[in-house]
Amino acid sequence: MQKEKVCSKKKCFSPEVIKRLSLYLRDLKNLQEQEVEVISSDEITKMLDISSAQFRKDLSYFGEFGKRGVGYEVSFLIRELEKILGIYRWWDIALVGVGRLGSALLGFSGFPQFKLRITAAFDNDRKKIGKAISGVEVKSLEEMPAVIKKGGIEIGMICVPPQFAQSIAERMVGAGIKSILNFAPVSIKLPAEGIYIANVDMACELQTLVYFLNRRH
Amino acid sequence: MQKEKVCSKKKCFSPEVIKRLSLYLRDLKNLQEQEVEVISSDEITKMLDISSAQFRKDLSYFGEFGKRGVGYEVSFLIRELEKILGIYRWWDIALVGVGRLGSALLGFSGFPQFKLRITAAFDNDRKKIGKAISGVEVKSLEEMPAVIKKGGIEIGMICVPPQFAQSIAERMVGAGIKSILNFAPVSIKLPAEGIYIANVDMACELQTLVYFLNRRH
DNA sequence: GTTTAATTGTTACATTATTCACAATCTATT
DNA sequence: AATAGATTGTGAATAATGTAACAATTAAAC
Ligand SMILES: NC(=O)c1ccc[n+]([C@@H]2O[C@H](COP(=O)([O-])OP(=O)(O)OC[C@H]3O[C@@H](n4cnc5c(N)ncnc54)[C@H](O)[C@@H]3O)[C@@H](O)[C@H]2O)c1
Ligand SMILES: NC(=O)c1ccc[n+]([C@@H]2O[C@H](COP(=O)([O-])OP(=O)(O)OC[C@H]3O[C@@H](n4cnc5c(N)ncnc54)[C@H](O)[C@@H]3O)[C@@H](O)[C@H]2O)c1
Repeated sequence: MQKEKVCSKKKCFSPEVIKRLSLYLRDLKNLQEQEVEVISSDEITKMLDISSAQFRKDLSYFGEFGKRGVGYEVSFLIRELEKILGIYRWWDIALVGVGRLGSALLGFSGFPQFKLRITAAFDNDRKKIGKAISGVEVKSLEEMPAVIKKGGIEIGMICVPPQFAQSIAERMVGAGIKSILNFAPVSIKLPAEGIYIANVDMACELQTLVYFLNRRH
Repeated sequence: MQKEKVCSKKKCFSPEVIKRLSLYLRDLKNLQEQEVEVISSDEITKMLDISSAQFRKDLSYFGEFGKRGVGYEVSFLIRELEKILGIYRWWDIALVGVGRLGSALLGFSGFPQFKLRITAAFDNDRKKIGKAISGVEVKSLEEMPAVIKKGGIEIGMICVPPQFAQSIAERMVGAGIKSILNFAPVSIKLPAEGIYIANVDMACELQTLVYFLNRRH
């Protein structure tokens, strides 16, 4: 993800704020399932590793959502966060690389809750093209531009081996994709201005754990 | 990951430094494959979205690894980073939840490069127990404590549905696990002091992309 | 209706992280 | 061996981020 500041009606803030907001939303939804109706900033941040002041400040960039002396009404705050984050309509995703990880993501049940859905999947393996995985038909790369344009798809997911990731990113952007979640462990050069790219590198995450394990002694 | 500062011989720094070091290492290895022998801080950081000063400062917490006027010898820097990050021996991982994501991770080829390997996998589904996935035999949860203790495994990966994640985390720690990479989209309360936990929440990553997509207009 | 206890929203402050800027050092060239 | 050009390593300056503290507000108790 790029690091530039971001501005709302109220002030400028870092993209980290958005990541935390979506964590709050996730936990609020879990609370709602447990039929919690009102929660204080103190209680909700106990679960996360975040201070209650941080929580209140994050929200303050967008408005006032709590009641002093009382706390936050869970269902109201969920609705407001959904508005802030843009969860008022479905966001379609195009996935490239229907291998082990790509297939897992196609079957991931955590997306719909946030109005995210993978509606198109592409691969260059003839054996996979035409098959449906979790209800999504795998198409050839040649069909990608048309499908992305027709569906107005703006989000792409890269699940191809690292050596192909850069070229797939470029083809995605060429087809109209505006933001990319990349799972291949390589740095991708943004092929155009105004394209957002976020990377998930699992080995790097583990590396950090290893470092801390290692220095305990 | 916890946010506490960390100290080396030289100074204190944030855990973010470690995450960046492992990104540098990843890209250095790619450069090595392309037979690049020497690289400057300017060049290597062009690929990543990081300033060259940041790169040099990150390294400076651990020593001097470059040659002024010249740059960094790729193979030497790789070896030094590996030492810093603890990649001098194999780190074994125990995975719980051999479903779609768990199976993908078992087959992930990006781990060995960093001396990470999943050596044990557990599930509570009778149909899965006994089968081997990517060469790792799936065992029952009951066997977990013994296997983790016998193998001296210190890293755990949680790939079970969210509602079971907390209890699996507790059982892992009970069995001797010291750090956890959690893929379930829930906040896990650390069951003991000195346990490191890192979370990968893919929906949250996408959420951030959606926010930025949404506010372009 | 006043008091009390709770909890927000926000300003001021403290801490942390990043960038700047340049002396130090290296290599190649003349 | 002196000079020029490149690039590191790092303390100081700047910017960003997080925390603390408290006035403002609410609801419930009396
Ligand atoms: N498996 C995991 O758990 C895991 C974890 C983290 C990261 N990753 C990364 O995700 C990517 C995919 O990993 P995987 O384990 O699913 O690999 P995989 O080999 O199982 O799947 C890769 C898929 O991409 C397809 N493909 C290859 N080149 C292509 C191209 N040019 N265009 C379109 N499709 C193409 C292949 O046909 C295959 O279906 C890799 O970059 C890997 O490093 C995987
Ligand atoms: N599929 C994905 O791409 C994806 C992406 C991000 C996060 N996740 C998260 O990863 C986790 C697993 O997702 P999945 O799609 O692989 O689900 P899945 O249903 O395919 O697999 C879950 C596995 O966990 C096992 N399991 C369930 N309860 C267990 C228990 N108490 N002890 C041991 N094993 C147990 C099941 O038998 C199954 O094999 C979920 O929390 C999910 O939200 C998945």
